[in-house]
Amino acid sequence: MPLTAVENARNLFIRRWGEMGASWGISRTMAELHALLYLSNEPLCTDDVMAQLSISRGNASMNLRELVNWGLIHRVHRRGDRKEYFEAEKDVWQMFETIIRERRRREVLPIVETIERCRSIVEAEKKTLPATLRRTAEEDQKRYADILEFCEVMNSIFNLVSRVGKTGVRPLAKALGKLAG
Amino acid sequence: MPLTAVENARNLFIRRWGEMGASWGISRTMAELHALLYLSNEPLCTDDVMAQLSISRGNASMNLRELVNWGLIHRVHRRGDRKEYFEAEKDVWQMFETIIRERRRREVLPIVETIERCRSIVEAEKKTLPATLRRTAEEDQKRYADILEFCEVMNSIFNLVSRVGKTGVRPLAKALGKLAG
DNA sequence: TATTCTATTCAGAACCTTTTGAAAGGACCG
DNA sequence: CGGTCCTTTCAAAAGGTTCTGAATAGAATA
Repeated sequence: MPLTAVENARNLFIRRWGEMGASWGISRTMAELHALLYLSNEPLCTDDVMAQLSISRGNASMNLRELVNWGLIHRVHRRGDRKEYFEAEKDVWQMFETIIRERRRREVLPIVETIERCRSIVEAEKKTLPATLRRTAEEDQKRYADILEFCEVMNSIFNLVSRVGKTGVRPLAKALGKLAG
Repeated sequence: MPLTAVENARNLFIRRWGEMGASWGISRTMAELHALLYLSNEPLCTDDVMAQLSISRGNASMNLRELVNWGLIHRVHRRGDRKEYFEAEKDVWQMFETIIRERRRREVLPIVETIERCRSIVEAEKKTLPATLRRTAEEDQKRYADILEFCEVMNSIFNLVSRVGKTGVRPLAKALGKLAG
């Protein structure tokens, strides 16, 4: 049975979403699964996704769990059916907020902590250093501080964007436009 | 010879930066190289980075080239020295702009193109479809449109932020504080 | 031109991630 | 209970990515 155009388009999207995920450090399959569920009008069960993506049960199970951990999909139960179904968050802005929040927690916080530690390590030694080396120490501290400041500003931008949410993004963009002159 | 605290801090930072890069889809070594050059006060040559990161010549060469392609470091030549030296962009906002611009070109544009294609594939078939299937087609189109809209808004936010960023971070942060109330 | 110094390339090795499938676990049902 | 249905786990295999180092190329010097 030939695929309909709608199905063809879905497959196209799923594959590209998978590729994009891969280049952003998310496993291809996990991203494809997410795309599949994002497009699907009703919740799908493990067997559905196994069939649609041609992957094994174990693979499906693990990646579905991981997506649940990320908060991008959730489990759905149906009366009189033992199977578990999965449904994706469909609001793109909510999706974005979830992704950023998770990545911040997993990947940004560790580097921020490390940089703060680096600063204080250098700070501690600085006093004991002769003038030439002290100069280097201060330059390093400046570099660390620059990244920390960047992180803080990005953080407020993200908080602001997520607070105003999907309804308010356009007004926000306008406000920023005014600031930018 | 024992490492100074400044050197210890550098190594700490370099390793973490590498890990972070890895989880964002950039090879660990490339990110470490970038961190090393970001911290370094003067340009380094291939042998310097080989020694400091304990990597092979080929590895150093390839990753340095890749960083040059990204626009995150540039080649520096010295009179009377055949070696090539490399120097990193030190302005964090400039760095950010470069990274986003490149990722947009490499990873966002392809998915945007694909989604536009998906939309028109569905659009073309929609007319020939009976009412029930047409409903599905329209829902799919909505999903595609939502992502495209998101990309457009993010795009303008990025443009504005990077415009403001160049002239100075502090005014932006202050303004955001006011907006956030 | 031959020599020296440096940069690049790339096949194979090493390493890391992802996937499979079978076994174990757990929940519900009769 | 024992059987059925579904999920999870995990060791081994497959598949991918990154790294090495020796060969190659190129460019400046003598």
